[in-house]
Amino acid sequence: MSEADERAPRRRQARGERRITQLLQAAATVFCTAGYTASSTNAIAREAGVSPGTLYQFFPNKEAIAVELSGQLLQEMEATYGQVFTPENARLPLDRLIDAVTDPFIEFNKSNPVFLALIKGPDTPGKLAEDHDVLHRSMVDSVIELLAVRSPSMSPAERALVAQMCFTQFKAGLDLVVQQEGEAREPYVRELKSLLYRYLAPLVGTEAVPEAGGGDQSQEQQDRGKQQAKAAPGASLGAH
Amino acid sequence: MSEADERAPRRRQARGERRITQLLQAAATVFCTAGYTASSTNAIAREAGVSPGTLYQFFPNKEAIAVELSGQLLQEMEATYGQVFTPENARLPLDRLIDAVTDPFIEFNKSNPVFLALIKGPDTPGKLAEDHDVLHRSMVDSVIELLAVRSPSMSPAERALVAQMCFTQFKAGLDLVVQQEGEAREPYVRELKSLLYRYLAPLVGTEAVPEAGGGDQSQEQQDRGKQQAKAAPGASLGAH
Amino acid sequence: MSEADERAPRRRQARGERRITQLLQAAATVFCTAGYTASSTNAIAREAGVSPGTLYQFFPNKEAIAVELSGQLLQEMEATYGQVFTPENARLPLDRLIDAVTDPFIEFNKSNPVFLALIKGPDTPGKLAEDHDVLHRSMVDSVIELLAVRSPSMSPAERALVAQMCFTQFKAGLDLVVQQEGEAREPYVRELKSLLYRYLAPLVGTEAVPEAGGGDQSQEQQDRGKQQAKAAPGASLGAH
Amino acid sequence: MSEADERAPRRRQARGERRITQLLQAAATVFCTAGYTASSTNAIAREAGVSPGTLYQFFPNKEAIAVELSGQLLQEMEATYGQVFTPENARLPLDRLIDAVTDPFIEFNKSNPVFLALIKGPDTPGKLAEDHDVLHRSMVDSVIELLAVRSPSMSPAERALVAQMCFTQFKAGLDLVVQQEGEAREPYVRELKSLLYRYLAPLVGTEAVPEAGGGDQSQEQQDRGKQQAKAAPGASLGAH
DNA sequence: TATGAATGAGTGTTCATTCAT
DNA sequence: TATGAATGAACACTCATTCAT
Repeated sequence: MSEADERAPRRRQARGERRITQLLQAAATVFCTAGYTASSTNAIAREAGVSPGTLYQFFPNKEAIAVELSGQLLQEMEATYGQVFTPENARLPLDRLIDAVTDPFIEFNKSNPVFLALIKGPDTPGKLAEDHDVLHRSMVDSVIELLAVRSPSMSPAERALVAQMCFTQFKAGLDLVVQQEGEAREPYVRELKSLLYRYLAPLVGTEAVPEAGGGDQSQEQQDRGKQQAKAAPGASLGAH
Repeated sequence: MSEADERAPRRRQARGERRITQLLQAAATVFCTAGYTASSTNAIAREAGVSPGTLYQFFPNKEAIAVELSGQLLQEMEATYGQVFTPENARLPLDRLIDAVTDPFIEFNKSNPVFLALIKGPDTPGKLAEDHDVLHRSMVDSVIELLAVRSPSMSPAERALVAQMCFTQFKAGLDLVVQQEGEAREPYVRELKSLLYRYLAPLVGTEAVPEAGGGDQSQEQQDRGKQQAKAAPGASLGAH
Repeated sequence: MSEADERAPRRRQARGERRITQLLQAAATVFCTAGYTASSTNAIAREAGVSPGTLYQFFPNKEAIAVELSGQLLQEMEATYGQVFTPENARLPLDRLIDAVTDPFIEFNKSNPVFLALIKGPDTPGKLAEDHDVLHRSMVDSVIELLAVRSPSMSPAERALVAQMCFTQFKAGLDLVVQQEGEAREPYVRELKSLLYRYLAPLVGTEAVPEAGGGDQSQEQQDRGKQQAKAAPGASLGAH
Repeated sequence: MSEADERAPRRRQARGERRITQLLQAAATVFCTAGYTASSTNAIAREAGVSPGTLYQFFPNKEAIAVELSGQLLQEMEATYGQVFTPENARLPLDRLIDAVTDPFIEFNKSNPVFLALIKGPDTPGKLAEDHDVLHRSMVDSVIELLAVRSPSMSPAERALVAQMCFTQFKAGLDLVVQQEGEAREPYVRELKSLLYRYLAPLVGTEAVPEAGGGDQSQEQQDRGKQQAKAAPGASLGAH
């Protein structure tokens, strides 16, 4: 009896998880086809082959679906490509760092185009706090950590600023990339990486950063300072 | 008699044009509040204080409103800030060129925040061709012309690529800027300009470009070539 | 002065008549294209190149347009084909009588296809009293007169019944005819005439009817009675 | 368990089918009151006492309602009066054939006046293909089959022509009949039957047609040929 | 748990008609 | 006389969400 009591709920939970997966896949399809704002819960339920009522047993509204989908996507991405925002990556030469971070997202977006739809969020302003901001915030935070590892001397405020810029530009660039068809995408990818490289070079240096062991940290800082000066002399011109 | 025949119709049009202005203002408000996709024609009419039928006497649908509004905004911006994409601006030092182009848009967007909503367009994928593409395309084209003046040696394909990147990044950056409140915006503006500067420096040089007058045009080209090489050595690193 | 007083109104009336003609032509076009029920006054005004307000200065509503159009059409048809429902025609041999009455309408409908739309009326039941019934009633009355001339012995009630049947069937047959394209119409016309012929033959006789001069009217009646018996022996079978 | 799985969905359908019946009845009422073209889906929903959304869960649009209603009506008619277009009926004496076919329709239309509204269809020209054409075409086809049984020597083209004429005339006659009130209808019914009788007599003969069993079919054909010649000598007069 | 029926305010759009000019 | 702007209820149809089963 007690066994049955335990098993039944588990079965139900298992079924529930399957339903949720089903619904999230359907939501991904619909979001991609129609855009987030224009997607309807009825359409998602239909796509999932379940009734509207069933959908509302797992999600209280459309936003919750987007939030959950974002979480699942992020999780899936990590499972597929391993941790992207690792300290090891943070210390790579800049070009390799950019590859290490952007390639997985670009690749991932090819098989899960809903990823872009979610990080872009709805065109409705103000309403974005609840919803796709989960994804947004977590990714910006990851970039901030990356910066903290690579450039510990940078102020938290500047880190936040730079991280937001990076993520925003990557998002916009990815959007531009996926608007291209087939082979036309590659030049856009390269251009996006160039942009990030040139933007970051004077801020975080171009060369690999050795792990901050015992001593001599100041020297590393100095080195990187030089790199920066060399890498982008334009950065010393006024505001630029 | 013939005078009256001519005057009478104009009076009607005057009232009509007043309504159109009213409706466009209402549309601007609604687009900003709700986003383009979620804005309804009925909401616009309500905001304008007219009946739905009245709206449809002047605009056949929502897209037409967006198109007209885009046109009016561009016109208004030009009236306020003058032509922005001029050959003279194209030949300025890069930092001043960027100021000359971005400042009016940023400034203008402060009093007309619908501008951003329009260039962002609906979040519906694929459907963007008809309406806000007017704005989009015209601005990208303007950037292409700017590049053509400043860097005639650049291939058309590259010009298109770079112009799209610039516009896309500016759009995204502006979005980021307006998400900030009050004084917090300024650092974002500066960062956006830095980004554009560093991105463009190796492509179009940082210094003023003399007008291609009588002699020695090839020499000027050479000079800029040198600038570029000096400005961003990182550009020679692999794909970056 | 008194001249001016007289001329001005006349000019206005002349203009008015022109406007009315213009509007009626437009209405004819629209009725034919969209059907009566689906035709809108705005569409008629647009087709006529005038404003909705102008239309309502001449017609209080859509029905009034249909009524007036019916009148004009009837008038025009008479002007074109002469009086169709004449006592002379009534006395022709039946086949020639049918030709004399139906051919003008069929011909006329080729150049004025709105004719059919009007005699068919809207598919809305009950509302037809005011509107196209003018045309309908006047035509049924004409058929009744024809019968009265040709078969004075027929009771008024029977005349009414037969006239209505004739007109109804002609209307329906004409509808069938115009649904055919080009040369396919001719067989339908012939079939329609056959139908009318066979229907009427036992009722009004097939041969010419001499004018009812002084004497011998009863003889004529007898003759026609014989014709009928010969023409359609089936008519004596029960209800048929 | 599997039983419950099967029963549950059926219960839902039961409620749904009740609603469908309700909606179709409401549609019948509205079509009769307002005519097909002027009937609105909202009005049907209102008449059925449900919300517009409910209607659209069962029917995608107005036409679908008409189609379904047509189907139900034909089915109901068959359930009430049995098959009407049977080979047995086709071989009856003409007067009894006409009774056998027309009486059920006339009778049925008394309790289901929407039947006429549906076979009349919208007054919009050209647009009639989709919806009520189901009814129209199926009935014309039935008449064609009747003719095929009764007069196998008739060419397919002629059968089609005659069937269309019969159906058209019956439709128009029925319309005329229902415009009359109470007892006034009977004479119109008789007149309509006379008309059909006289029209068809020379084409399909007036007498019963024995089934084409073993021998001597050609003789039967001959007999009917004679009947025809005798029945309507007018048929040999020119076009008539 | 899952269904699918139900809702009712919402969408974009049209209409016959009126009214100020 | 004629305009064209204005109306507001109506249209066909959709939506996120709820509820009885």
